[in-house]
Amino acid sequence: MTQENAPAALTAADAQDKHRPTTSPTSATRQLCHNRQRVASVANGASRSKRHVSQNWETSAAIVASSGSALPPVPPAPARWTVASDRAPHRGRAGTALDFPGQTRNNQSRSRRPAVGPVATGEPAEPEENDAMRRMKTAAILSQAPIGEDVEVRGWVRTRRDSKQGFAFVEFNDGSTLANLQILVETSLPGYADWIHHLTTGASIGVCGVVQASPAKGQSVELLASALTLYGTAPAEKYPLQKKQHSFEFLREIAHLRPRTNTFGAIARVRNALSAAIHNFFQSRGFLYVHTPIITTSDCEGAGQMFRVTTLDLARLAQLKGEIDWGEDFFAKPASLTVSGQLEAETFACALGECYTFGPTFRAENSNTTRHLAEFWMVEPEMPFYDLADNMDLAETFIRTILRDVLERCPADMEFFNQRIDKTVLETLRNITDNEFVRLSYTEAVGLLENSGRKFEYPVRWGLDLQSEHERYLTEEQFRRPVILYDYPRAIKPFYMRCNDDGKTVRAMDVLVPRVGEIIGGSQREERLDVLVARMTECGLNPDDYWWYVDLRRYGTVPHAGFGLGLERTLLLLTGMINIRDVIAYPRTPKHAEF
RNA sequence: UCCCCGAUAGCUCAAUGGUAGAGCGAGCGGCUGUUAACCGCUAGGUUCUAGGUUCGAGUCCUAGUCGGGGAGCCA
Repeated sequence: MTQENAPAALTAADAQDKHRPTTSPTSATRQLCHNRQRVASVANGASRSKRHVSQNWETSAAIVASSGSALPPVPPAPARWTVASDRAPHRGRAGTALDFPGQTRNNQSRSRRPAVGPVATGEPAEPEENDAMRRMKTAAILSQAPIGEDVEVRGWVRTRRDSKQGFAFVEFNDGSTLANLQILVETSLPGYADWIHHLTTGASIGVCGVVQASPAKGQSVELLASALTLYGTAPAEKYPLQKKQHSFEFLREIAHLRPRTNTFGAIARVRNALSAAIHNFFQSRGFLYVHTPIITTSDCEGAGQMFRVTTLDLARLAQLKGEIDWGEDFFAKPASLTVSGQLEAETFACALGECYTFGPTFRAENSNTTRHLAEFWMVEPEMPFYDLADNMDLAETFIRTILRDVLERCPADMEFFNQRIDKTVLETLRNITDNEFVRLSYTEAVGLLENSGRKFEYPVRWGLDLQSEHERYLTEEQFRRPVILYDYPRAIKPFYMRCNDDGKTVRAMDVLVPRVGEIIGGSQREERLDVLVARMTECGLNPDDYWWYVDLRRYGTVPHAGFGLGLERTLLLLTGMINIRDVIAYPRTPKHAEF
């Protein structure tokens, strides 16, 4: 925004008049107009209602285009109806199919790229003389409020409210922020009556116009449209998303459309911010980002179902009798999708220092809960010369830092979650970022639970793993904040965890948080060769199968530690969402891999 | 995988074994610098599937499918 364009003293009414486009029929018909109707019809197929759309668009395009071509060239006017048809005359540079009035040089090439369909002419148009329009996202418009500036936005209609006062209000969203941009569409735009009813929930549009102060409550600025392009319609009688709240169960069935809702847009932005915060945390501390393999022939936990990866013909194998010859398979031995990158990450940590992995992980367990996915994302840092205390320190700092970063970066989305999803989520998160975690040994926790006077459904006894109800009691009732439990019985933990001198426990640690439960699992690793080999045998594993992992203890072994953080569980904590299937784009769970 | 609950209009849900209903959404009209708008009218149903009981089943019984909650496995 510039001082010349928008004097601070200008009233809302003044601004509106000053920037109101020329709307007389004469000037309107002078606009060179292009029809994007083919874009719409390509995207929509050929149902009855869609044909209806096409007819209207062709009609309005034909009228305006013929008028425009019959008149002598005029300077670009503020109001122009941009539609493009492959049948419409393309005259001069303004006739280029995707020409928008007033594009800046900076984003010219990008703006002229067709979104869909065959309408591009390949003839890039030169920017016009008084080209002042620039492409902007809603987030920038709302935060910068560039009053008086000509801008262009592209996105989707959320709702429309018609007024008989000569305009309609279009709620517009381009995903850049939770808030919608209110667009004022005046009935004086060419062909208004023919196309306004196509601006329904879900329709994709581009709008050029001037940013102006809004005279009504609800928004500080709005966009007064001077030109509008319809990319694709979304017939209201068919489009599944309505101008109302939908249940998460229903939205899960249309997961390809749910990013268009407030909740799932906010989740996507928070997930993005969380991922960035995770990388920032490690990168700023000198951790190395390591890409560990997705396909593996080792079983990290020595337990748990894995997804088999094979190129063998399963249909043929099913008819054959006898043993499967794995030598015939792609890797010449059984291979699976990884359940953890930890073992591979250890090899890098024991060479290059602190490192971390961040990628998808797969578990073929038949889990049907709100906290389990068959495919999920996990962050696994691994640090040489760290003991369990160092590990717990890092995990605590890590969680508090990434939560704080997301709170800072996504205030609007987080406020939305607090208002509409879980009214306690902000309080819970601040409680986590502002307070130290409780640290409790497993033995202490068992004693505490035994003496709580509380009746649990499952027994509490040293040597048994803690149940969900026990963990929830600790985090939600006893301490009301995250709890790190450590030094678990060795019998209930995997082979790679370092054995304590008591002979009964291992240097494991779980970070438990209210409502979600275990969000981090980690340990100090067993770095002593003889102890590790003995433990593998004890767990029923053949050390020869892990020869490369055991080699780390043969050559220059070091004490080291690490942990794994479930990304989706962190998102549950962050957003207040209940079901883990709603914080990942396309959840994979037993019997479900649609999309 | 186990336990419990559910499936009725596009969505969310009502409906003693006896003619299928509402709100929201949609269409049409009215009103309005509107904003979860408001007011009126209209359309919209193989009551998840397959059997069974009954004069009669959305309702009762059996099996299956799908969804939700809890548990286990774990991140």
